[in-house]
Amino acid sequence: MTRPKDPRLAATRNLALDVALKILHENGVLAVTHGSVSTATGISRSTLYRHWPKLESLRNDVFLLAATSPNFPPKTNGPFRADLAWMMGNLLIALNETPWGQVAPQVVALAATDSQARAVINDFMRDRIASVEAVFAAAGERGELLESAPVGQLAEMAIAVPYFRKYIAGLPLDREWLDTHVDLICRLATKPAVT
Amino acid sequence: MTRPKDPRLAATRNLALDVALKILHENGVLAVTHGSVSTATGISRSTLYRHWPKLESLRNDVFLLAATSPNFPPKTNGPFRADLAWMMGNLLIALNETPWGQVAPQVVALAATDSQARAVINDFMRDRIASVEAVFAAAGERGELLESAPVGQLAEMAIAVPYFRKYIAGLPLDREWLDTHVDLICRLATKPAVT
DNA sequence: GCGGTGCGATACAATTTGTTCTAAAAGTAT
DNA sequence: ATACTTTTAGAACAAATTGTATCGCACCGC
Repeated sequence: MTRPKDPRLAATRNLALDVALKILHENGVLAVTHGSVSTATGISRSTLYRHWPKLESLRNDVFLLAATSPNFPPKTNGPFRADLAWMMGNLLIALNETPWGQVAPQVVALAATDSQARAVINDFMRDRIASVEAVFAAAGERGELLESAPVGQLAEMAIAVPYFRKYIAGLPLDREWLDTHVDLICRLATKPAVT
Repeated sequence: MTRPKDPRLAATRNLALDVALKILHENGVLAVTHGSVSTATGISRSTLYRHWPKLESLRNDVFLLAATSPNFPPKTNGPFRADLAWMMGNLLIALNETPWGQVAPQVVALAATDSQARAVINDFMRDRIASVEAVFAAAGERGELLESAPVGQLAEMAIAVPYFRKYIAGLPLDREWLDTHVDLICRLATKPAVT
């Protein structure tokens, strides 16, 4: 019943993954190997092979670590524009400044051929979209949104465009652009002010 | 002065890249190696090393080949919804059925570290967005759109969401979904029908 | 202290990646 | 057709990567 829990296991595992994440960030997926992690950490290569018998499993765990970057909880106390701006601001930070932001293209590329990586990303993105949808839902219950607003599609759009701009189109992703983006989403979802 | 231009050079290069593209498509980036291309084409491994001394250069050329997929010209003769649906349908085909669609994540990942690849994608995407913007512009001149419609942002959205769904979120990208997507973009851009 | 377990080190095999050399084949120029 | 140049095929070889197996040692929980 009681787990023995040798602290060395967790220690080497955490150290290895930490350094592996740094390697991934600095030198790309291909640089993440038992050998490189061994020399960078001082952990013996054979020990690393014991923890991750296959290279794929090592990289997968590194991706998981990268993907578990700060997942900001939704802010839903209103008003809608403030909540949405807060969420999207956090997304911008996540893409521009966290390990996940740096590593996302590599993980996405891996997901094209690796079903495990694909599953990790799918879960991750589903959570992100759900967070934004929660913002819409809360605003809807407060009566701030148009009845007809397709909140599911709008939430997806809100997230899709930043990802697209940064990784695919290579367009800038700064505060200034974000403001206009949030404005547009707001205008599409909320009741126009009575004049 | 006159370039000798031995036809064998182009022949082996084209054959190798053609087959390499197929390998990339069927087995992923990692399967594209001098060895695999050699056995698949019958070209000697040493010859392939002569053309591409580094593995990276071989893969890069395959990516560039994949990126030069058919670029559909915009349809702008109206009505707006038909034009937009036609454009987006072509995008869906491009993503689901062409080499580019299969390989895009790999090229995007490469673009994170390779400035040449980055430039290729930037140009490619700029053209795509411009094509959709042309559809909006033509409809605008026919008076089909709202004056206030932010056509630049909407065109970007129209393209961003399919890319996001397919490559990042891992969501389906079928005709049924596309219809609702086109509907939404239309509703945001066009004058509501007078009731 | 004791048994069990993780760790480090080494040795080894198989595959991958890249280089080098030579002879043969194909192309170009005269 | 002949002479010259360039490309190709093939093999041998080196180096790095990937993975396995074994050993003694150090550490952990009890």
